[in-house]
Amino acid sequence: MQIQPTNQGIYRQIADFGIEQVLAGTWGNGEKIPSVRQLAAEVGVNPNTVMNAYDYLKDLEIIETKRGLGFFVSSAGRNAAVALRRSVFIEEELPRFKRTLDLLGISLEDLNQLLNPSPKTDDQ
Amino acid sequence: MQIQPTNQGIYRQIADFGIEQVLAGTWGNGEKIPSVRQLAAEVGVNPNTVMNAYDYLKDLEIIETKRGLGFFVSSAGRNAAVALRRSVFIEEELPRFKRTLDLLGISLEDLNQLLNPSPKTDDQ
Amino acid sequence: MQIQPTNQGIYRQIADFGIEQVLAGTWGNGEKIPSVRQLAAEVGVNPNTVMNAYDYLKDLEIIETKRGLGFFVSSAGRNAAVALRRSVFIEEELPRFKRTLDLLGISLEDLNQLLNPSPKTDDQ
Amino acid sequence: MQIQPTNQGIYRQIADFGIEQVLAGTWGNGEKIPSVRQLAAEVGVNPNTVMNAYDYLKDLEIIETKRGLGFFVSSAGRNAAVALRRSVFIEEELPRFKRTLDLLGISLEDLNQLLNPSPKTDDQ
DNA sequence: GTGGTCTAGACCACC
DNA sequence: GTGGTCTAGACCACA
Repeated sequence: MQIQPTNQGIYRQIADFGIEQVLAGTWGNGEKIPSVRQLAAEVGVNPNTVMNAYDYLKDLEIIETKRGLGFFVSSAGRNAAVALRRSVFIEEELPRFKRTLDLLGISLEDLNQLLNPSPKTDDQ
Repeated sequence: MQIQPTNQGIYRQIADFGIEQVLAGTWGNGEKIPSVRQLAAEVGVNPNTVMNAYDYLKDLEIIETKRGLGFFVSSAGRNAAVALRRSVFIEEELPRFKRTLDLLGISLEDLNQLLNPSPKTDDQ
Repeated sequence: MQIQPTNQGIYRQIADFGIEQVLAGTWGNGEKIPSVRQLAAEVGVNPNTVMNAYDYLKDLEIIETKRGLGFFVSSAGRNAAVALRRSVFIEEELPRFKRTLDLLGISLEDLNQLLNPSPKTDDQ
Repeated sequence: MQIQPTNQGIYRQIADFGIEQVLAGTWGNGEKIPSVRQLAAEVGVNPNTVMNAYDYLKDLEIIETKRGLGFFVSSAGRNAAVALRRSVFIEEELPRFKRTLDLLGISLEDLNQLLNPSPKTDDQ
């Protein structure tokens, strides 16, 4: 087995946080996102770390920079974020999820029932 | 947002590893599991830490101890492990999973299709 | 016969001491108990050992922990302690006690008289 | 609180064992008891330790020595043992026992019922 | 301050 | 060998 001492880099956690905001629409397409210094202060980390995270998101074409103005969600930012997240979801999370279902003996029928928000439970 | 510096203790990770083994059947009911010192050496960790993990699993009645002989999966060890794992799955993982589905715009129908091995999908 | 070199662990003696305090009401339900370091210093023992004892009492649901604040007797702590103590009393101490009565030729009548404060014995 | 590192001397444990034998009649009045070397071998202890224990019992006039023959329970050995044990019982054990009854909320009626060997339980 | 965890190294009891 | 316990000292997270 493998021990995880620090999980993953803090900049990666911040980047994931950014992706979450874009997916949830908190950071809308084309909108300005918090400045490096501002987010660094909120999270309580070094501005360089946030810069690192923003660079990462820029490479993914989720956000873009406008010199002198700051960082903005790119015009197709949400699409990019969804595509990225989706591939991670399907290639990594879903297989693990499926394996868990098997180990716990939860069938697809069970799962659908668990995911349905009580289709006719508190009817009358 | 919250930064996670080190996450959970090593002993907890080892305990989770043990639960995985029991769930997967690698450590079968009633079977002997690696000795404290042996697993500690493999993982590269202090024996006390493994002892801590095994203590934890003993409290959960997943494993039991026989002085001078070693630790063994208890007779109903797998049941206990499934029950435990199931509750965290339903209470923690499933809600997060559901939220991800929403963010990515994956419907229950999509999900069922993704989870099915290939039940006549791309046939003609 | 069997020789007992050291008997039970120190942590166990400390735990028993804790149970005594709860039974006697010195540590009341919901009240804070001595910190790990403090009790360790008083007893002249390593803090880890007291931690071990408190862990043990936590498993028995006699005490509980509030991070950063300390350990507290749980709301039903005394009940748990009484239940625990009672079972060892009945299953272990009482049979030994009974055997002693037999060996010494003390009848139940004698015993009742010995246990009664003085219900009119040497009156008159 | 007080930590007990070794409980009490081994010789004391052996002496108590001897008293038990006399009380139970395993070592009858006037009978020869195991030789120092023999008991030492059985218990797995240094002969000096057993000698120490026998000396102690001789002081209590429970056993006596006959040069060249060995140790014997004295003619009134059992009486002496009962008297000794009784005083310990009444002065030390009984008060502690009574205190336990109080702490656990066990009344004299409860106790008598617990001590009675099912007076009419499996009647017919 | 509090608990919580980890390490390094030691000694004991059981088999 | 095995588990079980203890010490000394360290660092972290929470409040």
